[in-house]
Amino acid sequence: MNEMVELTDEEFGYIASHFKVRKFRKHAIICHPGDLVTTEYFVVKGLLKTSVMDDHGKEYILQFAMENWWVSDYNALHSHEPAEFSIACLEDTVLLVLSIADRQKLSAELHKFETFFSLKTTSGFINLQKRVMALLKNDAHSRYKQLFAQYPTLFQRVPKSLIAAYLGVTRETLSRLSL
Amino acid sequence: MNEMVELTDEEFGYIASHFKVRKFRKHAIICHPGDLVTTEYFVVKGLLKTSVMDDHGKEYILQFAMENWWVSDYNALHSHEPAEFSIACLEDTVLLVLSIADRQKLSAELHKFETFFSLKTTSGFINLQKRVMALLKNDAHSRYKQLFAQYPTLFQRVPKSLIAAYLGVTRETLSRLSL
DNA sequence: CGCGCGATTGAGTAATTTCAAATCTAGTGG
DNA sequence: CCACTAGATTTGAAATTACTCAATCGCGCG
Repeated sequence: MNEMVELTDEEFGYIASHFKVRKFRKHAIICHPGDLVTTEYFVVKGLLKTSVMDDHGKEYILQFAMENWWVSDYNALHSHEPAEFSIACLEDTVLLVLSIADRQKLSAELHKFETFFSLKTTSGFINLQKRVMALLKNDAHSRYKQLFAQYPTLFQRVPKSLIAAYLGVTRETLSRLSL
Repeated sequence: MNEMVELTDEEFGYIASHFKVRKFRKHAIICHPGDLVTTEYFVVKGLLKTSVMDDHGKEYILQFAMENWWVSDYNALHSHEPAEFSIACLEDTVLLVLSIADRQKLSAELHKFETFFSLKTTSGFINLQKRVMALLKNDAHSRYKQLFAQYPTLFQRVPKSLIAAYLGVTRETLSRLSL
């Protein structure tokens, strides 16, 4: 946060007091489809996936969340609809938990806090635009290369079948791409 | 804006004074790839597309912008990189123009203004998440039905070939879908 | 009347999926 | 340390889907 909005130690401490630390084991599921969602998470350590399964049990991954990323079912969080996504830990994970109520409280109290979240959402928005364009323009092969170029470490941490579920191809197709 | 953050007349007038009205004819292009982008636009009347062309002249549409929508090349606007997208008017169009400098000024001055933009970006973010999931999970046919259900009027205003460029299929394939 | 744009149709081709089987690998218990 | 197993990856072959390229159709407008 400090990189983006320059907080005093006091402000930082006050903000930090609204976060709770929670630890999860690999395979833990922190959000099930249908859940009421009231919090979002900052990833201190570990790796998560946000995904859904279709009727045939095929999985589609909306997002991986590595260290310093934020994760939640944002539609459920903001619209108060039940969660669509499942969020699962792919490794042992340490999260900071922020409730939507505290987020709104801090946004109202601290202008810089709201600015920070606004910047974070904007950058997420822009990244999703890029993902949409990649899905429209690029074939599986170049989407793979693009993802690898951007997050090389991801490929050492998750099975290829999950990469495929993120890129929108089957694991067999991914396996056949000449990398 | 009033629906989301409740402004006084005075606040509204002050905010409005930072917008300029501009009119464009059908086929006008308000942003070319490579342009420096310093403004975003609110659509009062008309319809625009945000798109790119690949090396073979095939077009891909990131976004349609109808009345009450906002449009810009947001990556270019926020990162100060040259524009990737072209933004063109599909009808005679009336826009309100807001510069990024004025947006930042108003955000700093008026908390409610920043909150409004934050909400707007969040809802754009969530809509893009839905679009990504639709591209991953659904075939062209159900993406078509979904788009039609959400924006039926769009189909009376733009040629089907542009709908195809938005959905990520060729116009021939779209034409063959049993609607 | 004919032009031009958009939409449709047809045929062949390329890419991806499905289903099945084989192979590889890491972690576990003996 | 080794054998075993479950999960992950690769490979094969057939079927499906969407694409490309080309031709045709339909219609509004000058």
